[in-house]
Amino acid sequence: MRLRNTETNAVQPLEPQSDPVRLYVCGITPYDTTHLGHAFTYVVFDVLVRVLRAAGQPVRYVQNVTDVDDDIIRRARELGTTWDHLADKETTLYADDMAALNVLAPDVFPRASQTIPKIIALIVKLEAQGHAYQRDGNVYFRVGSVADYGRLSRLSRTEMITLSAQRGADPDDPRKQDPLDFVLWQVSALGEPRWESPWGVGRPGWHIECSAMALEHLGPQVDVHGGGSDLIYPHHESEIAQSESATGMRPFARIWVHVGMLRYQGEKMSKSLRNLVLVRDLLPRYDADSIRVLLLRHHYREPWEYTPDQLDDAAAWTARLRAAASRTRNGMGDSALAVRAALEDDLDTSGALHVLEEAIDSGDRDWRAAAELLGLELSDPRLDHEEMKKALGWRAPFHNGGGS
RNA sequence: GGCGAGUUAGCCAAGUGGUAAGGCAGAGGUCUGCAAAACCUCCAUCGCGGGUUCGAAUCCCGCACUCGCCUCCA
Repeated sequence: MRLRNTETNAVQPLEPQSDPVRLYVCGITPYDTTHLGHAFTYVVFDVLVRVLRAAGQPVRYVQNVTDVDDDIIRRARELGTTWDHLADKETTLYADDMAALNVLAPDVFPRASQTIPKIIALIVKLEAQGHAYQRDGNVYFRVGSVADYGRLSRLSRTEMITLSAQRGADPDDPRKQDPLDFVLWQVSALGEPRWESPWGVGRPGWHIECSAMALEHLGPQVDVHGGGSDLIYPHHESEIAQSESATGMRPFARIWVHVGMLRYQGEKMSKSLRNLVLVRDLLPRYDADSIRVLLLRHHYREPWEYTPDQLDDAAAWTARLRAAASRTRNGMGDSALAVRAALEDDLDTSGALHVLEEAIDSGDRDWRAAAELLGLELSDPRLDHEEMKKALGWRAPFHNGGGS
């Protein structure tokens, strides 16, 4: 497997190893999911996991849920509910949507709210090392304490400061020593989630939870760290600073994989713009295979624009593939090997689909295993939804009081 | 302003040095009582200008335009 590393901008080999590949993917902030952009990101990593495992490479896949967050608090207030109820509900919906898209569950699916002790311990450590400082119950990461903050996004420190000042970001916060310093821990306002800490009652900042969960579940270094390209700065930049400072080991991630943004109606599909196409609105009309084909027709690094007719197009193509699938045999024929080769070349999914298309045309029948690499079912017998979820490993982990 | 991605037929889209996959739409045809379906055929010289090369959509330089990120967002 070869993958493009955002940090080095080079295609880098992910060599086979006896230990599991440590994969960490930034998950959702559960207050408004799952739109097609989310699906794109997680289907891409699903294919990565499938290809690695099919090659006999064990994988330990961690995907977090950032369920303590300003947006959740705000949205819960708007809806007249509590942050934890909203997060639970949305996380379950997300897991349902992923299962419906035939996305394998991660091995560990940790929530920020259940990682608070680890987060606090990490901040304590950073503070003791001089990488963080406390002011009035808030704790900030001292960006000046690391030499190369900005190396992932390739923004120079000067540029970041200039930008930060231009946007009037936080130079007003007199507690910060540097405008770029970011929050590790903050005082909770009334009605916000709160935990006891050495700095008083508060809640974690945005970036620290990912460092804490990655370190807890995968150790001081990960092989592949993924997420949407909108997370490069500041989120992943800050994760690097926190994690490498705490462990003294670098690089924190050997390969950074970032998935391109999906546009809709001319703009980035995003929760704040409300131009969302939700997976659960598509599923009554399109099967999972068709939706996956739509997504996988695009290379993961490419930003692209969704239009409904593309989905119809993908559905028509998928129908042809399904018709041909009934005549396939299980096995790794030339076509299946070509699909695998395409996927191992920086996840060239559109190339892989092209191989399948040629297989159909030429009458090749030995490509069934290749469809599985892409997570395409291509069969009619649909499992009952709950069975499907169980089979894929999504077990509705967030229901304390029973229910689905 | 910085960084990054992109520009291939009406639309979507593949294609990293040897004279442009595929799909949708469209046109014509086979079949059919008519229609549908199915199948067959037709339909582009690759944003613009230079350069390298025997040869470039593919490499290099410049330009134009589109889009994304820049502490809300996969």
